[in-house]
Amino acid sequence: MSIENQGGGRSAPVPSDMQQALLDAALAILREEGAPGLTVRNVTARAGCSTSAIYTHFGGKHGLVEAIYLDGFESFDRHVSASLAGGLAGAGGAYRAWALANPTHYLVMWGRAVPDFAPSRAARDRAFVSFQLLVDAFVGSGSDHPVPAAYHAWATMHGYVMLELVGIDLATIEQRAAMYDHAVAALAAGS
Amino acid sequence: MSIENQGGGRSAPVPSDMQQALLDAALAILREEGAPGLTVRNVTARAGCSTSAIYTHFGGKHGLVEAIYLDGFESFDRHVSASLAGGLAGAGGAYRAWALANPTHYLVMWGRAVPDFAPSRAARDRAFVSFQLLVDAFVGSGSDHPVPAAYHAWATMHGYVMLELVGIDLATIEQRAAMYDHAVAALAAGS
DNA sequence: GACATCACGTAACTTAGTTACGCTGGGGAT
DNA sequence: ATCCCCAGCGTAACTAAGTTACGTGATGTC
Repeated sequence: MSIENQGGGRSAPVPSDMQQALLDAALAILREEGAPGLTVRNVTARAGCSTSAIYTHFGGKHGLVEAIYLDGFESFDRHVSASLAGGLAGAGGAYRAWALANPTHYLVMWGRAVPDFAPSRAARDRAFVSFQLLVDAFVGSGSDHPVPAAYHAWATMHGYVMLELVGIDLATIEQRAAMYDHAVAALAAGS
Repeated sequence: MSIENQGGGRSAPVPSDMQQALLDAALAILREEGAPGLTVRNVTARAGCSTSAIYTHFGGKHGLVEAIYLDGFESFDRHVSASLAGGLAGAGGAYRAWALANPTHYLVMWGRAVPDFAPSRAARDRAFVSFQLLVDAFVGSGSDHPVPAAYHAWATMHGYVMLELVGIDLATIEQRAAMYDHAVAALAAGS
């Protein structure tokens, strides 16, 4: 899945240290400065290399953002899956919690927060894996129509979270949490 | 509400022709080329003037995008209000229809589609006007708790529409339309 | 041991947002 | 009527940022 091989042995498709360092730097910048800080020069300076490293390892800024995009789904899945023990309501809570803890990351994945970036077909397909997790959860809960139920649940949670993240302050954070939990409970009960 | 006065009489706070021409050019570019085409040089070239006009009339690209943002809510409100005669389901249908007809405009308003742009406090407050329309509609339909109901409805519709606009193809367009209509019907019935 | 390949740095190119500055033309004040 | 002010506009330059060209050194292969 890595874009380029290690400098040394050509047999191991292992992400190089440099590649990982760049991704880590990019994620840190995303957390600390937000999407506007995510420039090629900024990332490479933080990783302690020149700008060309972005091109050797990711093919350009676009590739780096795509790696961020994919990494987001990995992290997201881990957190939500870990909360599936708490049933659908637990997963729903984990969904919003991850988004609020990683607002910029979430917006990169869903909101076109990086200029001119749109995920490739392959990257968008990665979202399908996360969707499948949700479908499985509905299957496990005995839903009659798990796919539409999962789609509805995702759309609803996504809508709530996006309204919060873009800062449309139609309610206080306590009210938003309560309304979200109420909506998730309804989804879990099978609205 | 205009940023600058007309060139002549200093008493009339009327948007100048130039200002309107710039906004029209920007909206046309957004429709035809999408957000990446929305550059200062591109807009001013289309309007037939120099780049400095953006700064005299809007204070910069940020101000232009904010005007686009506000214009979006005006257009949106007109379309949705006109469909309120068809009840909540009619308004819900109009919501998705507007978004699909103006995908880039919708993403500018909700998805951070323009680099570094985030609406000002005043601009975000404009969204509250649109929200109030939805609250009024729920009041008219005899809802017990119109504000949470309106918030839930908005979040749900927004979530469905955003999933469609970012191109997560978890379903065909017919399936998406059917699921959306089903969800809106449930909202109208008072889920 | 010579060659090919890859990672990386340096530096330049291009695009795009912004600013400095000068010109111009229409009102209002004198 | 004349002068002054100033807002709108164009030209051109500045700066930031994505990208590319090119050279170099290390590493693994034949």
